Amino acid sequence: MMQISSHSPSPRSNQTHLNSLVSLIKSTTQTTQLLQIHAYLLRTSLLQESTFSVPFLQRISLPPFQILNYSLQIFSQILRPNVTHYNTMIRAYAMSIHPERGFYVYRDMMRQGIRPNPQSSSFVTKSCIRGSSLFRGVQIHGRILRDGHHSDTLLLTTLMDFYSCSGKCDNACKVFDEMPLRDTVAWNVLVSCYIRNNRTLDALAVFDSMQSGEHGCDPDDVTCLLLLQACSNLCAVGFGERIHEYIKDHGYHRALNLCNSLVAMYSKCGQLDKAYEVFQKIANKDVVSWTAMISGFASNGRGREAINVFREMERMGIPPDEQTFTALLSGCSHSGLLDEGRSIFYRMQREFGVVPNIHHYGCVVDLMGRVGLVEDAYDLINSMRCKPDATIWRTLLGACKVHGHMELGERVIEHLIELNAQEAGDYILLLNIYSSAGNWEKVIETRKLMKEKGIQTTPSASTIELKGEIHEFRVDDTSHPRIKEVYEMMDEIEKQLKIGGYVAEITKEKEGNGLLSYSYHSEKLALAFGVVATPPGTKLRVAKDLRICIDCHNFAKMLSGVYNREVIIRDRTRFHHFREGRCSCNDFW
DNA sequence: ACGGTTATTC
Repeated sequence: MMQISSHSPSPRSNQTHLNSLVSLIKSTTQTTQLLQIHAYLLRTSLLQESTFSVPFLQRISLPPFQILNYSLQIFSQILRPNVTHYNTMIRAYAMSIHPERGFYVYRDMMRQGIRPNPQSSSFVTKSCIRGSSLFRGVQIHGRILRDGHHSDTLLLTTLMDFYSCSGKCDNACKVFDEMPLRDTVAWNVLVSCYIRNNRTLDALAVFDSMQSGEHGCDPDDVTCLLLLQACSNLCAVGFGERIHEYIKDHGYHRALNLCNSLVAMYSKCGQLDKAYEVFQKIANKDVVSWTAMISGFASNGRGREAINVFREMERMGIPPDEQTFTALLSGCSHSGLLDEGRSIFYRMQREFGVVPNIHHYGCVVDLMGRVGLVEDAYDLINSMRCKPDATIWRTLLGACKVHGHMELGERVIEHLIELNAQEAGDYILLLNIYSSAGNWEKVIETRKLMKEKGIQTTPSASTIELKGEIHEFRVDDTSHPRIKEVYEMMDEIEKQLKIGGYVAEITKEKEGNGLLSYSYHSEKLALAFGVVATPPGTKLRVAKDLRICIDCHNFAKMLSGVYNREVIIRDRTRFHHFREGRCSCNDFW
């Protein structure tokens, strides 16, 4: 180690000494050495010179040190902090658990008469993102324009991300449109913005538009990662395969994160064989790879195989993490593996020292509820260390509906009311519990309550991918260009299915508004469109954002037999593979 | 200096 306290005789060697001091600051990994350097800088007044104070402040504010209190102390010892000192502090706060303090430093900087540079604005914008302060972010946007920083690509990209994270997708797009120069990162932020704000179709469209002659920007590994997420959301395997090809063509296929994402994408599109193929080819599988594969089997209703993959993972000596157990437990719940689920829940805590979190409890509650142990599930929720969220109550409410536990259902909805999180779906579930118990008074009462609370239902959507193009349908939809054919085909299909013994159930839940009227659910429309638009025998793949109802489930089952079509419907959480009039799922219906 | 892998649910 260099002697920091030595005094050099000649100015020349003194200069050498100072240079090596700077490189020592930049390279040391020991906190004790930093403390020594600090003492030296103070003693020799070198701390007042930005040559030393800037790297020093940066070093302790950024990883691996990130000692925030210490940074603040150094910062206050600098008599005339310059813009870089301020930037370092803003950045440090932006990344800390007190992101809003970044804004205070920024404001203080301006009060001291120091003009922010694009980096200052970028860091403070980041602090607004982390602290989710919409108002301040908008203020900073105005400030950026006044400072004339409206053509800084980096800054504008951060600003886009701010609007994206604040749910202001249109504003983000506006910033993007007005950017004079767009690099790949800017395009990626646009994609991420579309995904974050549920404009998944637009996200996919970016892949082509960025590569077009007009823009000529090549997607990179991050673009692929984002687009694979979009494909998963839409169940768009065709598009996913395109991305897969692109990944191979550009030599990204050795990147672990991309491979993991591919496994997840194929799994979420119901293509388990493809997922497994990619998975097996991964040379150095990490926790994420294993978890993605387990989760793939789990969500496709193949709980036993999920457990087998976990056993293999154990043999390979890869330590599972909490997400691995979430995937495993959800596998058990989807496949109704009560004993296995309990045993994993126990081993997770005892053997792997994982403290159960809300996800784990959610799975176990779902598992117990599914097999009818609703009171046990209720007790489990009450015994939790963490605060029950609306989701977990909703899970139990769903189980109450299935098993017809009206009294417990009422207790559960009380908890939802307490959390102030009641949504349309919850009341519709409760309505169903009452109506199946024949308690019409309660039905009317609940309807009234919903009206008073102004609870609105949003129609759900189904998508189907044909030749790489995504078609979206909503309940009783009339917007699709070929909707007339679709409805004609619906009538035709229903006629055919009636011959096969299909009886339409009166629709009284989920989509629509809980009214006892018969309407075409979005998945039925998507299926009918699939039958219209593809040659006989083509596999139909539909993605739906809510859970499929029993009627549509029967419909798909019959359709797969009568029309001899393989049908895959992915609902909110899982897959239903229909073939020859049967479904692979062993759920309630 | 800006973007990013795996998880419970209606």
